[in-house]
Amino acid sequence: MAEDTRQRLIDGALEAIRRHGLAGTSARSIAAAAGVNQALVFYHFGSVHELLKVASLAATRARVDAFLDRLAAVTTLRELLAAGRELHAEERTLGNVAVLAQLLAGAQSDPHLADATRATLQLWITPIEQTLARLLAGSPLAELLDTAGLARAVSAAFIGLELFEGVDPDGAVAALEAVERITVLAEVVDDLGPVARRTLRAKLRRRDGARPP
Amino acid sequence: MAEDTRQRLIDGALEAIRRHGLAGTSARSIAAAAGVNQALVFYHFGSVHELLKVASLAATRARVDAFLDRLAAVTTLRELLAAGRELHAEERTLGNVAVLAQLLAGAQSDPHLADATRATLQLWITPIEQTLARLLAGSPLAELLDTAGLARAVSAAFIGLELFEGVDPDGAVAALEAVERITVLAEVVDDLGPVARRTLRAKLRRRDGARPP
DNA sequence: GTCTATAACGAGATAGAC
DNA sequence: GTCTATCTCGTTATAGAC
Repeated sequence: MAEDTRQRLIDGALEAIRRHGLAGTSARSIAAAAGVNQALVFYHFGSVHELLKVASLAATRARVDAFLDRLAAVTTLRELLAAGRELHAEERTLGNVAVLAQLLAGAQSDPHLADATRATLQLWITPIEQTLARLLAGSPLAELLDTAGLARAVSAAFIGLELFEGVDPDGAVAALEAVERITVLAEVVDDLGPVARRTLRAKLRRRDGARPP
Repeated sequence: MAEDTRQRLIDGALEAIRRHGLAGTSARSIAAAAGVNQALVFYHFGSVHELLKVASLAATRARVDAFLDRLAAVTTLRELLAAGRELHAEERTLGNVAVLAQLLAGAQSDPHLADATRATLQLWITPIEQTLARLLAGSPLAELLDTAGLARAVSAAFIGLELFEGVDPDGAVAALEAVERITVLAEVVDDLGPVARRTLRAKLRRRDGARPP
């Protein structure tokens, strides 16, 4: 079946990247993982490159969709980070962020792959940004933090951590713990009374005086 | 001259990674960038892999050394982040963190390269950790934040941002701005009076009750 | 749609002239 | 130490049988 083979090739491509990295991913290694003939990569997708783009978009779409419900249920920054940790734990076995990281690295010197990778990243960034905006609505933090930039920073940092874990698993765990502790800061500010809020606003005025927003 | 050729190959290797990414870096492309013969890669370093390891360690050592003075002059978290932004700006032209990011991606499926990359990363992590520890000494933040984990998180996030910039330069700038704003949070907590500190400690106790440190 | 066979090429690495 | 020439292998991609 044609559709079946297409799907097997997509799954095979992801499996190959997970196992051998982008460098070790070829039409042959993909076909081997998919259990089909190497020539079918070119029949169905035209090139290895094109298959990788399709596969990364498909895999990320599936993962993001599965994650949207959990994001919708989040009501605090701590819960958001807890969701992030769950995602991290799952990614350790599923490895789709690892695939994204490989493509991101490959995209640095390949404009075509860069377009596809930016689009794939955007699939994560959009819901994260919306969730941040929802959580921060009405909080004194809202006027301090920029949700668009923050969502991108969080996504980039997450990928960096995913790569870091590959070379130093223990260090990555410590890093993740450290990030979690930062959110306690946000909660402290968030929960403090009007005195603290005035202090925060004063700080912001001073800051914005030096460099307008 | 032998030493001269060695150095040219090291520089050529870095140049090749910057220009073509790790995937497009071969003995031939390195030799072309170095202006020497391809066979000399193997004569001087035994393999392309070995040359890459030597080159990344040498380049990072040079960059870290050049950065140590600036880190020593830092006295606040804001200044630390400002130093990070300067580093980021310089890296945009020099591209050594980009090289590190490429190696980190390649290391995911290559244990040998992983060892070298971990060692290279450690060159950044150690001084950052020491700087964080110095800045936070005596602050109420010290008991909240873990400098070892934080230094790793910062390093990983920095590399993630560097990769992100390759596919979305505007988004990366917004992300960096967003991170800077987070440090304002730290300053607020740092500067607040004893009332806020009590609140912070109470939060910590609640947190540590649920999950011991 | 799926296979085998093969063309065309670039890779790592080595032998041997100089 | 540095070069040319070459071996061997894996790669993308295509032609053509089935």
